[in-house]
Amino acid sequence: MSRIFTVTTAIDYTNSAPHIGHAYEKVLADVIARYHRLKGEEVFFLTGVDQHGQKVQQSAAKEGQSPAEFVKGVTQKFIDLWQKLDVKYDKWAETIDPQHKRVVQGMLQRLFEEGEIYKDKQAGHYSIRQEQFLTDKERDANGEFGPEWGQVEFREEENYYFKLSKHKDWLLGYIDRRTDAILPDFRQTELRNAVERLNGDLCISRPKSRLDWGIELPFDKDFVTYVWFDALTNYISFAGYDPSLSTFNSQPPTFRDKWPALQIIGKDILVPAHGIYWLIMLHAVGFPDEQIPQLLVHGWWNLGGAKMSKSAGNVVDPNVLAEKYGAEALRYYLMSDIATGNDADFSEERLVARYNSDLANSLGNLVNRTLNMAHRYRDGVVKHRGGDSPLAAQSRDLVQRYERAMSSFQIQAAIASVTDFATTCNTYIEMAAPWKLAKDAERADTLDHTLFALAEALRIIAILVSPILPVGARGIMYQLNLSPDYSFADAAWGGLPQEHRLGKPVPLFPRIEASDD
RNA sequence: CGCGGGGUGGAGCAGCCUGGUAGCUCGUCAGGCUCAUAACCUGAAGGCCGCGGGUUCAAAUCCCGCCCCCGCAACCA
Repeated sequence: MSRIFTVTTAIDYTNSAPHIGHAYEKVLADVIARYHRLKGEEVFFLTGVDQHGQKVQQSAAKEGQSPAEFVKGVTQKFIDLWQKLDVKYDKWAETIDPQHKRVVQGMLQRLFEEGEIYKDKQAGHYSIRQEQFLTDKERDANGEFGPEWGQVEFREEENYYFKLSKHKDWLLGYIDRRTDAILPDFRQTELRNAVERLNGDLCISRPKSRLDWGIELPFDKDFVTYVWFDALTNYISFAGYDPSLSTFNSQPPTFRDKWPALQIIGKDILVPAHGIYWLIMLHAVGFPDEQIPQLLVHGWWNLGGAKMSKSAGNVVDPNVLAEKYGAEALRYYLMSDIATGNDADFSEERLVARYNSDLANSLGNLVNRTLNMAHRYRDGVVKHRGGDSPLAAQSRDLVQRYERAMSSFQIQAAIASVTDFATTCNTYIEMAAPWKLAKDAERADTLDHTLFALAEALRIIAILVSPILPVGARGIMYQLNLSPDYSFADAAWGGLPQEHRLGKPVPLFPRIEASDD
C-alpha cells in the first residue's frame, strides 16, 4: 500500500489580506508536511484561496475593480506570504481555476441526476442592502430587524437544495465508529452534538440576479453555486478527482493514492462546514468511510484574551513580524507557544522571549560553543573514542518522545523535547568541562570523546528541528560540515563519521535585542 | 435554555484521555564556570493544581455538584 501523505488547509478567502491566523494554520500544515517528507514519505500538501462569493464581489466593486482583478491582487499577497514563511506546498488551489470549475459542475450534475439536489421555494424577510435573507437570529431584542439591514421586504425565491438530512444517520454512525475522525477529541464531541441537532437541507445556490461571481449550476444557467460546493470541493478537485466516475475505486490511482487526507482547519469552520457539509458531500458522491478525511481542528491566537478581528483593528500582520524578526523566528513562535487545538495569546514580547531563550541562548549558543571548542582544542576535527556517551541514551529518548509528539500533531511538545535535549547538552558540557580537559594531556581521549558526542548530538538536533526551522537546520548542518540531505532515520545516534572536520562557527539565531520601535 | 473550552507558584503555559514524589519558559534571590551569541550550569524562595463532596492504598488526573472567565451573528483561522 504505497500511498501518499496528503495534508490540506482551509483555503483562505480573498476578501482581505492575510493575518496571523492564516499564517499559523499554513505553518502548522507545512511543519507536518515536512515531518512526513523527512520520514521519507511522498507528500501532497494542498493549500490555496477561495476566490468567489458575494463579499469578494462587493469588495471589488468598492475598489472599482472587476472581481477577477481584485482577487488576483489579494491572492498574490497570500502567495508572497507563504514564500516568505517557507511554506512549501505541492499544489496551489484557486477556485477560479477552470479545472476546479469542471469538477464542481461535474459533482453537482451527478448529484442532481441522482436526486440528491432538488429545487424549492424559499420565502422570508430579505435585506436589500445586505442582499441576504434574514432569520430570527437577526432580530434585535424587540423582535425587529435593526437599521443595519436597511430596507427589509418579504420575498419569495427559488433555490437548489442538497439533501443533507438524508445522510444524518450515516454521519452519526461514522462519528461513533471512528474515534479519531476529528482531533482533538473534544471537537469530535462538539461535532456529534451538533449533528444530533441537524435538521433541514442545505441551500447551495444563488440566483445570478443576486450573485454572479461564482460557478454556474450545470443544470440551470440562472444560478451559481454558493460557497459550499465551490470552496469545499477544492480538496478533491486539485487532487485529481474525476466527478464522472461514481465510485471511489474507479477514480484514477493518482487521486486514490492521495486519499484520505489529513485536513487542517480552524475551530470556527468545523461546525457546520467541514464536520457536516463536507463529510456528507463526500459520502454522497461515493466516498467509503475509510476514505473520509481526518479533521485536525486548531485553536485561535487571541490578543490580550480578546478575539482578533478586523473590526476591532487589532489584527496582527504576519508580514510585518516576518520582516522584523525573520521567518524562522515567527515560525518557531507560532509552533512552540500554542498547544495544538487550544487557543493562545499572541504577544510580540513572547515571540522575542522564546526566540532568545530557546534558539539564541540554548540551541544557537550550544552550536557555537561546541564548534569553538573543537576548533580551539582540536583544530576543528572531532574523533570517535571508545565508550558510550551519556548523550547517546538521552538522544534515543529524545527521538522517541519527538516522534510520539509529532505523530499526534503536538508540535509544541516535539519542540520541547528538542530544547530539553539542548539543555541536557549544555549541562553535559559543564560536567565534562572540556576547557579543563584541554589542559591535561593525559585526558586527551576524554576530550575527543566529549567533543565528538556533542557534534553528534547537534547533528541529531538539526534533523529533528528541520520541519520547524528548515533554514536553521540547514545552518547547523552547514556549520557541522555535513550534507543537508538526510532523513528521519539519520537521527539515530552514531551517524557521524568516525573522524570528521567541522565547519567554522558562526552565531546562529543571533539574539533579538530590545528596540524602541 | 443549550453546546464547547478554560480556571495549575508573580506572569504565560504543559501535564489530565492511559491516577502514584507537580513540570516548562520568563521573572526574583544566592552561587559556579569562562568554551560560547552579556550566553551556559547549579541551588533556593514561591503552589491547599477554582470550591465542595465521592471512588481509591493513592486524585491536578476518574465521578457528582457548585462558582467564575471565554467562545458559539457578521468581518474572521
